[in-house]
Amino acid sequence: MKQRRADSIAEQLEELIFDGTFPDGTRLDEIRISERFGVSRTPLREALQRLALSGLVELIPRRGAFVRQPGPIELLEMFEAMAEIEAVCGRLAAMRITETALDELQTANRNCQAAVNAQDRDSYYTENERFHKIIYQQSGNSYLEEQAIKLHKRLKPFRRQQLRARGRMAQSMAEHEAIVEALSRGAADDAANRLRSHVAVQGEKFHNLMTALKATAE
Amino acid sequence: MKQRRADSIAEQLEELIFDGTFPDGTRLDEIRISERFGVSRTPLREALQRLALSGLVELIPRRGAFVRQPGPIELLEMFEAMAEIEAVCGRLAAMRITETALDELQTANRNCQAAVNAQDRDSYYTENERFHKIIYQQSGNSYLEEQAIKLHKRLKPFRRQQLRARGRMAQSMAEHEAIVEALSRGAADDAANRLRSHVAVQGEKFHNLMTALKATAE
DNA sequence: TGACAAATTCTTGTATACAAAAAGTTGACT
DNA sequence: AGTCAACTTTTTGTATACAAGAATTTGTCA
Repeated sequence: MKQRRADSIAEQLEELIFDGTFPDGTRLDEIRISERFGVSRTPLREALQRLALSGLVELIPRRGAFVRQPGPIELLEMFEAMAEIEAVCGRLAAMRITETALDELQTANRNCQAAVNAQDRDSYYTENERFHKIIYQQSGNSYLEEQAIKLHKRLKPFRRQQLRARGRMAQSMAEHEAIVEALSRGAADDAANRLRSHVAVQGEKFHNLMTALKATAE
Repeated sequence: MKQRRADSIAEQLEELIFDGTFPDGTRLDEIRISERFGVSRTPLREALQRLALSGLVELIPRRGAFVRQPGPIELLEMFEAMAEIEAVCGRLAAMRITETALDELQTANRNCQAAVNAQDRDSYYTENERFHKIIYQQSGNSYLEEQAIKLHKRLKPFRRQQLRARGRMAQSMAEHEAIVEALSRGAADDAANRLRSHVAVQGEKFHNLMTALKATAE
């Protein structure tokens, strides 16, 4: 948006938080970080403000900036919200989707299937993202689309590890097919329900993971 | 969040934008505004960043900050998104709402009715807001709640003028009653549908207003 | 020895100074 | 006279300097 400096710093910091360099609760010392990036405190503070608005860091007055990773409850809530927002996008898309977009969805699905056959997880992930983003876009509502993309991005690091569940990729593919079918029929509620449960599975998987971890910890 | 200075400036600027002191497209000169608030450019810039993130101003690199009011299309999209998000909140709330919250909804409704009888528009508005916020909260999903509140706030200045439609307040009241009834029955889809159309009406009223304005302009 | 208080130090928040880029203006050349 | 270019001015982006508040440390007293 504004200058490329604060923006690129925000991106880099985001990356450093995602990859675990700055774990949850870390205090982000303005001086140390600004030195690390070779800039002064001013643009760094602007970057921190942005991260604060997107929820990645918490700014406590007169205390500083702290890395704020969502806890398990918050994550479940975000997964649930994602499922509901996708359902809404699907509902609207069913009424508005274009023929070309339907074709694109099928292309993405074919590429997904190819990735499944090739056991190519990265490629699967990319094509899967494309699939969902087309649906956001075809909701015909750019506000919703923006919200969906934002949340999708925020959940990215937590979703990635879940694709490892055995047989999940193949099942996911089948769900994609059904979703496209519902969209092409213009079946709003059907598309919404299918998308909701398709995405909600991720939250449930995560829930299972959490409880499993909790059980082993006792 | 951070210091009270930049925060209060952001709030005041928001107010100035809402009340039309700074119309759409106005360039917000950093020096003039900072002088107006009696602060330096630094905290003002932080305030502008926040407003940019919430979508009220657009920050163009090396050009400055410009007031960015949503156009008609964008507004319709936001109203639609609001309707859908409310529907989602209602769906979840139907499964999770507490008895005390149901009581609070009915209290808010009674106060609303009293405001209708007294022709007290301000009071109606306040109680109506309370009604909806209870539902957001009872979705049991604080992420969704936050998004709903944010959008609700953003649409506030555009919704206010619509309550003048004849008979709208009374009709709205009846819809509220039906919504509470659905929630108390735990009828998820019914609550969702009722909430969606209850809110969507606002968007439609706005749409009518727009087309009417357009027609007179020709 | 432990606890409380004062002082020092460190860090954040704000102001100002400086640099770079864009916009506006003036002048020269065709 | 019109257009293009260089220069001036204005404005944003960044750095640094300064002020105020929080945290820590040290010293004193019980």
